[in-house]
Amino acid sequence: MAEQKPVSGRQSDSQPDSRAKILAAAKDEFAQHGQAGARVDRIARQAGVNKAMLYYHFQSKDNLYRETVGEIIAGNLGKISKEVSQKSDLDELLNSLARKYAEFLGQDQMMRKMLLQELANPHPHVFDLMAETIVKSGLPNFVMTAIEAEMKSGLLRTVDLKHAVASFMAMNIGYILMSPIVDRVLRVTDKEQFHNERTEAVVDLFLNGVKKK
Amino acid sequence: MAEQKPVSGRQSDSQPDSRAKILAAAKDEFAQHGQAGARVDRIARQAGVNKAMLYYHFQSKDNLYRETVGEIIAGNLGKISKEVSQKSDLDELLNSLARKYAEFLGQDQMMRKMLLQELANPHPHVFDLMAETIVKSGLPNFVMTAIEAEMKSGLLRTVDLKHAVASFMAMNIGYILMSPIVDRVLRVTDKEQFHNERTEAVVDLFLNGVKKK
Amino acid sequence: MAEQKPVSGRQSDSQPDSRAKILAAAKDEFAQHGQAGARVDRIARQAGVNKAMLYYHFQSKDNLYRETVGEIIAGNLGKISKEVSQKSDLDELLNSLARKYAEFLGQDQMMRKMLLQELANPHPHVFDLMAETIVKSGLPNFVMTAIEAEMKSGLLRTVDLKHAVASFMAMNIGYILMSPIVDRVLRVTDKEQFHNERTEAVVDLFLNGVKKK
Amino acid sequence: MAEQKPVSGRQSDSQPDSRAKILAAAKDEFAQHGQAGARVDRIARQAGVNKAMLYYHFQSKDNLYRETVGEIIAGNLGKISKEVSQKSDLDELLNSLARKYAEFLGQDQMMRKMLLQELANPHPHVFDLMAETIVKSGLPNFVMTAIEAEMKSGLLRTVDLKHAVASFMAMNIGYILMSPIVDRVLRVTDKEQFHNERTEAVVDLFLNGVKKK
DNA sequence: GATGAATGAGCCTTCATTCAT
DNA sequence: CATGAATGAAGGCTCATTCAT
Repeated sequence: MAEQKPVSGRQSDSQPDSRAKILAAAKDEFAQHGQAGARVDRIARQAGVNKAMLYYHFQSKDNLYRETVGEIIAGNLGKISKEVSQKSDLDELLNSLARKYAEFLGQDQMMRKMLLQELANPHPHVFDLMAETIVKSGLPNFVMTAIEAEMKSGLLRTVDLKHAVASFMAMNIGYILMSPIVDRVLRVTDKEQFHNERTEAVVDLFLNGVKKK
Repeated sequence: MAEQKPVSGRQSDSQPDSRAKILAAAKDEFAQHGQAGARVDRIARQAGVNKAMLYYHFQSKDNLYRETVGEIIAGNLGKISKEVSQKSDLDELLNSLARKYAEFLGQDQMMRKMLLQELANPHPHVFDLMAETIVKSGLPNFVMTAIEAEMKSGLLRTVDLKHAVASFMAMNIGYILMSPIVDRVLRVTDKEQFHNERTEAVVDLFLNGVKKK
Repeated sequence: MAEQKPVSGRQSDSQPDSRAKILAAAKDEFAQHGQAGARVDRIARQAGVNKAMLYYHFQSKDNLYRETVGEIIAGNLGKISKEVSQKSDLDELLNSLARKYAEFLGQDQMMRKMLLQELANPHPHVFDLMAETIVKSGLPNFVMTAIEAEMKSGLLRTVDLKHAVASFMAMNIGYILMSPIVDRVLRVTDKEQFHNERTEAVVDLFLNGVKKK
Repeated sequence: MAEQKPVSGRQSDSQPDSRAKILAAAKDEFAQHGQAGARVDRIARQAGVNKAMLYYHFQSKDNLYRETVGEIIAGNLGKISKEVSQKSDLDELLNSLARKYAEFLGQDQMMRKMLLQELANPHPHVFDLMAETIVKSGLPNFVMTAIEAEMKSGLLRTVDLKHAVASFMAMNIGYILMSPIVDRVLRVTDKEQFHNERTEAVVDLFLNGVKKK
């Protein structure tokens, strides 16, 4: 009992306060094991706090999950819209967007895993939050508007706007979600390179797909 | 892994169900709750058998999961390749393929959910099985070959074959996986109609994307 | 693992089956500690079964409590009515009844404690059961009828029947419930003797109290 | 027991409440849930103070319980004796006493519940306090003396004094403790009226029971 | 006096798994 | 093949209590 834990004995002020530490640990645990597979003990241990502390700050495992996902989504999704929304050229816009998607989902496996899990077993609350955040970011609308404009000015073929945007999202995000299996099936040897080329390939296919001949 | 199970080669004839009933129940349970969230009790109860029976046929929850996924994949994926592989025209081939994907993943939520779960938390064994099955089906290769042929004959632009196929899969499968959120973000009101139009829209975009002007 | 526990290794047939053993252990535990203070671990250990077994037979601590109380009440209360209901003489009836009450509550501290606890923190379900069982036993009515008869025949004063019966119950049962403190306050030195005299003293006071002068 | 608590002799004046508020909250909580079922958090919250404050004033849950019970008993029991001890007539004395009992236990469910709980699971310390307080109040002795006097003067039959007093207490206090179930079994419809009549009915039965014919 | 944050121990409950029959 | 009963090992959550400020 009372084995000296190396670091802090009731930390004075340094650490980013235990609430944040729990959240960080929860992010890892939930991403790795899913909501059902996650273990409260592991989260607490990895956060370096007592298990009861976790229930002091969050009230249940379920609530911790929701707060964790909320944090992740709000944190990451916000970044995209800002940087993208100032492009005027469609080509540039799509490129910028595709790169952001890759960055957003590729850099941090957590985000990708949580997205997959929510798609598999949606939590209404979490789902609402995700959808709302994306819509608020203005991105889908922004892209649709840009395409529509060029369509009206006669540069593009007449295509269904929603299907077009859905396809663009799927080629980017959908691919990333599926990449482990797609890459394998297609015998992609140098994954890194393939992922780097991807942005360009997608935008190229898409633009040619919608442009007039 | 893959230890030779001594006994039954899918037992002879007496109680033809039991094993099958368990598998069916397991399919539902795993799809709804994921591997970690699934409960052996529920599977047994829903299958109408004793829990011990389940352990008699399958040896552990983990093994039951693997067999369940295997069954699903083998069962569903096999169907696609047969019907598709006899198309000669690229247009026809892609249409046929797109329709199969939709059918394959859309009709039965189970398949979609299991795929998402495996993508989120891959089991090497399951993953191997899926990839192997897809490759064996010959489909990706078949498509790549068909595109390559038309590319050589000068009908299509020069594009990276793997990226093209990846995009096609993503527009179809990736979209389906993400559809709950994509549909919502794009304010798709009549989902059924949208999904029905999808095949055509995808093939249209893709073909225009690769064709020469 | 698998430390040899002295007694039975999955008992064959002897013990009165674990359900009954749990119930017996629960009776002791709940009586000694109350519902809140009772510990499931202790009950299981004292019953010589695994904790999970307890949840297999009963579904929760709360339910175990209810079943335990039900068992006790049904078991004990039933005995009284049978033996009492055949007395014709009022004197004899009251004596017989008083003796049964003492026996019922005195012999088994469990019953007394559970009654006190239910009086302090009633569970609707348990309360219903107790009341119903008592009423069904026919005793209160039986006594009231007997008193009423003698009242009409002019042997007794005119008194309120319900108050009379309430007083009789209180002098018997109420005293037993309160005895630890009453005995102490009254400086009763030989408790056993006092309790033995009690029946007679109560019937004497009661009969004189209702008789005509 | 009764370790000298170093600090406050019921602190001077500054925050006169805090301690009192905790005691009030504790009274409710303990009465409603019993000692084991009571929750320190709830007491603190309902008292509007921090949990640590509670430990500052009282040193443990157990001690808080003891102080709470002590407070209640001392507070309530004291009142009875004063007002009763000046009656000279036995009839008047018993009536006055019966009314006090009803008031003492009936008005405030807390007292009734705590008494029941202590009877079910006695705490030596609390029990001592209760008994001592009652004895000190002089009441039992007072009643015994009054009865004895009338007995000697030939007005009453010769009965055992202790049994007589025990019966009187039981008819009053014992009835109140058991009233929820007694009333129900006897099909008492207007409880309030019944309780109001009770005093008279009890004294009447008792006096007739002890008087000479 | 007063507080928010922290903790160890324990509590009720559940789960995958096994055994005797 | 089939079952009811049994179990060890957690798993999530709570509780009385304490510490730094």
